[in-house]
Amino acid sequence: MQDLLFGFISKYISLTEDEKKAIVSLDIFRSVKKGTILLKEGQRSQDVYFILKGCIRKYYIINGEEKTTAFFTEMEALTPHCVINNAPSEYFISCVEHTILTVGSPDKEVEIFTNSPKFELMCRILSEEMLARQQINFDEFKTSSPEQRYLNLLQSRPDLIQRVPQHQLASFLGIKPQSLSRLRARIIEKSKE
Amino acid sequence: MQDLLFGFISKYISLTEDEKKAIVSLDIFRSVKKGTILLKEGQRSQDVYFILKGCIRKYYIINGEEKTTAFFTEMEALTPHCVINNAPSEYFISCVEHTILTVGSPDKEVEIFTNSPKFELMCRILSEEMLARQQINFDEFKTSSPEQRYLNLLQSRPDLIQRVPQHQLASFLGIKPQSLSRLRARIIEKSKE
DNA sequence: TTCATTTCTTAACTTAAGTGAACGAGTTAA
DNA sequence: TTAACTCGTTCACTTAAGTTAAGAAATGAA
Repeated sequence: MQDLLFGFISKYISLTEDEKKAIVSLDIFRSVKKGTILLKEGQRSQDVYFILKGCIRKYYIINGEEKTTAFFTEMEALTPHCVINNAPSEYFISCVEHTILTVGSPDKEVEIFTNSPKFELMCRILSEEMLARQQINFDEFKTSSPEQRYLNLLQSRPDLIQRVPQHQLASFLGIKPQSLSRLRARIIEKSKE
Repeated sequence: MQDLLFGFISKYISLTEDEKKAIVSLDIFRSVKKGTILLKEGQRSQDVYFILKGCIRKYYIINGEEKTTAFFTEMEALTPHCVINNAPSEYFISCVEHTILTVGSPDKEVEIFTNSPKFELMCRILSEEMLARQQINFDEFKTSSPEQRYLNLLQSRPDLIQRVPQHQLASFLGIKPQSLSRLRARIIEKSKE
């Protein structure tokens, strides 16, 4: 399990065996079962996550309705907003599947950063990369229709469509579950022609 | 003009006079007139921007149609995607107004980073902050209707509605200019009741 | 100024998403 | 096994956005 993490890190910086041991000794690996809520609205959690295996989901409850805005899967990181601005969380995070992840905290990060500045470099590059990818995703979302978004998702993250319930996918695509059903039927109808 | 930049930086790290001089000597300040295109689709520019005064706009041309996806104004930074993945740009960046900005490059950044590690810290915090804000914006966009998005923008960035043409605002909101006109008329109609 | 272009609005019509309701399939709990 | 619930789909109806076209107002250039 740890090898997944170190394999990922090795794409950015190289660690000595001592550094690896130091990380393992932080005891950050967690195994969480399906349905577990990692973060609730209103909480001021300090936990940041990195998914090794599985899938977690971020959602808001607006007017009693769940609005799913993101899924995080293997080798993806999530720093909840409440960690950054130290305010109560506006959203929930729960496990779509049984998930193995690391749980970090700003304290632990600072500890690592001061001991080896390589991490600062990796984290800067990582968040710049994530920011850039996020902007591209946002742009694609803005410039396409729900149907295009669905077809796009089918290309870019086909696994999601299998592992996630339709109604969660729907709000992820910015529409209602009924519209997603209809849209899918429309696509199948078109492909028959 | 430089004071704007140093005032911004001072919110994150403190610079010595020598460091300030070093930055000024990099000759990164530019004054660009309205309509100037800073980045064209297909270009592999290495320029990163920080707006001191004015407004720039990011847009795609999809099927011959301009799709504006972002505006950057005072004290906002933009690292185009092509700088990060070193691939041809998929979008354009142009000046909405006469704009004063700094133009950096990864080379210059590395030079600064190696001379003072404080900058690495600032840039990591900055991009983490931007990532978090970007995610919140994306969430708001996904979970609201075009009308809500417009009302939201009216609250959060009222200046944009004044300084940017309607048809650019429309595609920024993910709709057509005609729909924005209609939507505005609808809001005024409602407020009369 | 005058002519052309851009920008914004309005209108009529089409298309697709939202809404509320109903149904069957599958799951869970009593 | 039955009852309650969730989930996905379908349907009829409503609402809003897309499309096409036209025209008024503002802007810019010759």
